[in-house]
Amino acid sequence: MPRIDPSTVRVATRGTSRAINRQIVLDLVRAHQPISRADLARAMNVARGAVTTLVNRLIDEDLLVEGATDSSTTQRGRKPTFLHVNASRRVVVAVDLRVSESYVLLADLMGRPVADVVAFETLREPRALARRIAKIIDALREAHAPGLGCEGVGVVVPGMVDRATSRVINAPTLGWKDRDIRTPIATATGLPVQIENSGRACALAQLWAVRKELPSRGDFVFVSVSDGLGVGVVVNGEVLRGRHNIAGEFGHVPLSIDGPICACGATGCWEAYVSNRATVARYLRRPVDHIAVDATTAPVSIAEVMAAAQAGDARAMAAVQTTARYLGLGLGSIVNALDPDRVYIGGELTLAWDVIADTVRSALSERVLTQAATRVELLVVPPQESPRLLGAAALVAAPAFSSTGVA
Amino acid sequence: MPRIDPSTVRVATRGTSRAINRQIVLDLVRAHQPISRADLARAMNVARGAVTTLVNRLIDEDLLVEGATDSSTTQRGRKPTFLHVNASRRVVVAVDLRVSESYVLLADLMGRPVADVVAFETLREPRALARRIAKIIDALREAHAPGLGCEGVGVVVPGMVDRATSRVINAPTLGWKDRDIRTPIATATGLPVQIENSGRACALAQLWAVRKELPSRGDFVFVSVSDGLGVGVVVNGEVLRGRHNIAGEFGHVPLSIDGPICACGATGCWEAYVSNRATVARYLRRPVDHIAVDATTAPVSIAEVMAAAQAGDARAMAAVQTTARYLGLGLGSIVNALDPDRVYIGGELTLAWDVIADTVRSALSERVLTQAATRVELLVVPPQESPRLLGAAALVAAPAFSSTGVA
DNA sequence: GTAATTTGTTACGTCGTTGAACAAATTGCC
DNA sequence: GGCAATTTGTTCAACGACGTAACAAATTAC
Repeated sequence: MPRIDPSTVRVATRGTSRAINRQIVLDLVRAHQPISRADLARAMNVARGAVTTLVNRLIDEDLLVEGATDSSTTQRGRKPTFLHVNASRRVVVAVDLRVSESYVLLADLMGRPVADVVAFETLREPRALARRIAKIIDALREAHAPGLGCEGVGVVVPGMVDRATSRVINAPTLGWKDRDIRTPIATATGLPVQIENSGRACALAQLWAVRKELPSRGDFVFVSVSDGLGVGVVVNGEVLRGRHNIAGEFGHVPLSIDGPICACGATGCWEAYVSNRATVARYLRRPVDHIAVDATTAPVSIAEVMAAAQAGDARAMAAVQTTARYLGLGLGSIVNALDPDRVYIGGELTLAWDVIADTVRSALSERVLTQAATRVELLVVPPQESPRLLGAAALVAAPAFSSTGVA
Repeated sequence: MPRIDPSTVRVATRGTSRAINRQIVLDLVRAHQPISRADLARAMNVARGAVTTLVNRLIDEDLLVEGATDSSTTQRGRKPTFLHVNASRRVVVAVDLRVSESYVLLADLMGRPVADVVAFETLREPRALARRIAKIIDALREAHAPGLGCEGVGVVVPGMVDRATSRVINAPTLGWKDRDIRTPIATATGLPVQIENSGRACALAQLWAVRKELPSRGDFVFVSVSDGLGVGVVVNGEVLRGRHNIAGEFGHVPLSIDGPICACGATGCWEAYVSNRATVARYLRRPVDHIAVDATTAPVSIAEVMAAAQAGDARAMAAVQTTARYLGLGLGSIVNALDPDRVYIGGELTLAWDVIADTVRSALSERVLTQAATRVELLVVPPQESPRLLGAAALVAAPAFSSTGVA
């Protein structure tokens, strides 16, 4: 009897090479489409014959499609046949659950929208919420994707999600503790449903995004500043999940353990200093608990404060700069802890990024240990790009492109 | 011309399966030796014939050796032939550089000591230090490993190390900034030299350690509390390095940005609350800067404070409990940020672990977000196991068992 | 002493990449 | 218009490596 658990060891079998290279082809086509078989062979440094076999099998599986031949190239010789991901064979649904208003997006398998975003009031009761979502999905599919299959529904929530059960463990801003929202949505829609924390989903979307410019190497972090503070960490090309799928909760790393009370119950969490609610409270010079959690139903919304700061209003500027400073200090903790290549920053705060960028970076420099690390790339993702919805779409679309268990 | 950099893509070639499985065999033998070919085949779920080929090739390469047949087993049938790592073909040297006293250990390729630890006074001048180390190494090799080759020298330092150049970027307790200590040691000894931060090296040693009991799955963190605070993070079976090889500096994540000044220049770093120096200062009721950096040349050493606390001395107990509480609060940040499976804790503080364990865990619970996460495993590594020296040894020994660039 | 059992080796089949040859398609040039 | 050059995509034999199964070796049970 073996003392070693065979399930923990993954050996290479006869089919492993094929599986690895199949995945690489799929990823390359997705990231660089349109692309020809010959280009793939060059990029992968394998014989063209191998690429032919791989590609034709993927075409048989309906994952890739051939497009037109390249008419633009000026070099002589036979024109290459372009390959594309077959993104329109199915659709995916992205749902962004937020405190007062939530959003639904219908997208193709590349995560590209196929219809406008639909907003609806967030219902706290899971069954009613699920019915509402299902109705919207049905209408969207009938209008914009009649007859097309649906890969599934990706839902992002501002809170922690248990990986094993997909239950929402704790979403303080929504008031949910240990709720199952997956089953209601799955039964109401009849579709597979993935639930994930919004920060991690945003990180996944960035990881998975098609970026022609960058080879997108290196570790990175996504910091989403909104009602709460969502953080997703990508290490070695994978989203960090941790033992209980709650890795990345930098929002509850303290700036000062003697600081203000946070929604999580602890004191001085970073989130308590930089959430939209904190910024609006600063602007209104009121205690935080007098401000609505989502900082929109308050007399002033976070968007208005950012606009005012942008326009030069001194009071708004002071509030925003204070938040910016705390944001930078907390980013320092992330940089010290993880030393990432780059940090993406999302949320309404980015609407006035040009007036706060210097404050953020100088606060960051105060706490970071080396000169090199202070020069970490800070990349802004504006709300218009709806990073959370893209993350929700990626939750469902990304697995559709990954063979089971390879790399 | 391909738009994709081929160097970033690693495809599977004809030899990839073999390379992967070769590495798995080597790792399994190292971790579970002695082990037979048949056991390997069962553990890996591959045919015995494949294992025969792999093992015999490794024996030809002198990496594995056959041992005796197992005479203990009671089952009937042919007795298995044991396989061992050929650990004695070469030796490795481990060096632990600390503030006042440093240590050298001669070990075999499994990281097992082959001679007693040699202590020497730390010299700050790199050349003199290198000469001193070289002399000790020569004596050790002549006495305990005559005629044997040496794989290299692993050096751990309490500070940040640049990966590309192996320069010590910043070791505040040693007073080193941007120093090259690798070249002097390499030229003085004529051996390959690896420099690494002590926290990361400790994590590597734990990752690489032979643990019959555990399959050692999951992510973990090593926290080494001494003059400073060294932290190493292991994610997905790899030590987290980050862009500049300075990932894991949780010691400089703040507990309170309004707290005491830290050696790094910032305020309220976790390290400033829990270093040995801070504990001794608390015991003596003196300002921290009146205490020697290494907390040994002071009127009272950290070991004495721990012993006094263990013995029931109220003043020592109070100081140690305060440190324990801060330790737990900081561990909370690590657990929130990374959600690891387990946390190893090293340093003199562990000498009184039984009296501080409850304090540490309850402080941890104050900040951690879920019940499940509060139950993270805390594993103590006592100073007698010299984790830093094992880490230094692993720096050189571990690469000797990894094929170039696989997994 | 023979049957049963386990280990380690060997031979053959299958899968997948390598490399080269070949057909197809297109441009440049006379 | 026609031929050479060039690039793309396919096909096929060769090689490497795992899977299966049969076999020899070694040991215990009965």
